[in-house]
Amino acid sequence: MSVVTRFAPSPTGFLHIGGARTALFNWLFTRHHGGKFLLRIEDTDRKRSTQEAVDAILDGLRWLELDWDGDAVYQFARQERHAEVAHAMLAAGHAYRCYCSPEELEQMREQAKAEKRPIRYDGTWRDRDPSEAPAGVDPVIRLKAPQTGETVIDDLVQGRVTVQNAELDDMVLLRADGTPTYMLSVVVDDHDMGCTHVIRGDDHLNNAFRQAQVFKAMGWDLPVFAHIPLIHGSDGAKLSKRHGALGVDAYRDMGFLPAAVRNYLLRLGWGHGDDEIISTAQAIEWFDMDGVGRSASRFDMAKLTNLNGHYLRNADDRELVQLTIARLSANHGVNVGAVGQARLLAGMAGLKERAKDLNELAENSVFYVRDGVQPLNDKAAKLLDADALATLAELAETFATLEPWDEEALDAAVRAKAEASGQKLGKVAQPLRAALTGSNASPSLFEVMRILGRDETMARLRGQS
RNA sequence: GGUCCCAUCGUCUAGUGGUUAGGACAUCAGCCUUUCACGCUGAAGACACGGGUUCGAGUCCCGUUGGGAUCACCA
Repeated sequence: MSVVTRFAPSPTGFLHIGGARTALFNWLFTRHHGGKFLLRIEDTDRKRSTQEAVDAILDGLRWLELDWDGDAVYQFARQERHAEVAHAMLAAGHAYRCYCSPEELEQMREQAKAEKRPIRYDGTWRDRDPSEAPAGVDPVIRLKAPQTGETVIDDLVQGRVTVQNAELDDMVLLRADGTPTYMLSVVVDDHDMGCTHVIRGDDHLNNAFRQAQVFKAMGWDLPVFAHIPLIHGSDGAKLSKRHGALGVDAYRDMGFLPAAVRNYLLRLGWGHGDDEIISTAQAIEWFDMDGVGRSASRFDMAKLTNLNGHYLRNADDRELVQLTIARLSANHGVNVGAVGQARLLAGMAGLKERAKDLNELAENSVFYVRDGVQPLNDKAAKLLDADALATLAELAETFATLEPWDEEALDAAVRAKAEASGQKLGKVAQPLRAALTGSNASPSLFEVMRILGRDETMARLRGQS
């Protein structure tokens, strides 16, 4: 039997980091087993579902490079089929009509709470004769769930989990207005889509029991469940918008690389020995549910950042140049011409090992693409005192006729200058760096000068004095 | 509150009855160095607690504590 999985987000907001990990695990599991990874948009809540959210989720998945098979299924479009199943269950005696009003239900819950009894539907209409139905009330259709015995889920992550059927009440399958509830829709869709494995967040574990009852009532095969632990914020509380749950687009904006995010999310709750840096190809080969832990984990921005630095340093220079150009334009309003692009490519090796994310990379790259005298940051301005300026003027003299214009010669010239004036190399090099880059920190000075070229170097030096 | 789940360094984890309890991030110290990074070396740092079972328990069982999830005509 070939594996079929699905990722089923509800489009009520962005694709958050927990959802992204669920998608990743589904995708990895499926690619590992050579199956199909389907996407289903659970948009049955018409009030909260938005097209923007659908777009955000799709964009997020694409950015993470998690491709799904076939077209996305929109759950709302399938409500007639869902209703059809509810009626089939009604006809088969696995469901019944309930005429309780929302007020009655509310009262029932209040009372249960007051008496400290479990809060659940009491089955008022379960065996009541339909002729007793109050006039003018649209009934809901409830599942006629077994009241004795137990329901067992053999979960790939959680193990064998058992719940007494007496703990479960008769949930609503079809609302009074004839629309299906989530519990019904999920089961029908998972069945119709042929899902063999349902991999989703831990928060659905309790739902699995009731869903299993619907599968059973319909005589359908139960998919294999795998409920993965949730991701918590750094404070241990559930990741919510207040606790820094961000959409994947936020991570993109912060300058993270999708490969780094994938690697981070993979290691959050899944392990393969001591391996930390795991390529996607390697992950597909290794990934399976038995490596998934059972406890919730905390989101750690520092580790993501470290991983991102690693992927940045190992990324292709040409790709980074393109990404940097985009950020330079977006963040700094700088348009990069042919000369700037050539300098970025030449300097990328030195640039990328000094950045943790793409925003930092762009910021550290500005001096390569902005011609002429560079604006100075505070520390750079301090470096350029009168003495330093005098030294720089002398250095400019030397540079004017230096041959060849390469790192070795540049290095020798600057060292000679420092030695001649009895100064430490840093005393000469730092002002030089400040004048050329506008900053007190940059890639290797000689590399910078080589890439900038003699004319630009001279222009920047002379512009300071 | 009922039900279900979880529990190894600050964080992510390795560990499947016998280990000096390993790695990674973060932290600290040092080396490298023209700066900043990278890199390298080293340090500190954990089996929540209490009972069992066993020759022997981080590993198995029970309890306690702590954390989490869920209890809708939301998904």
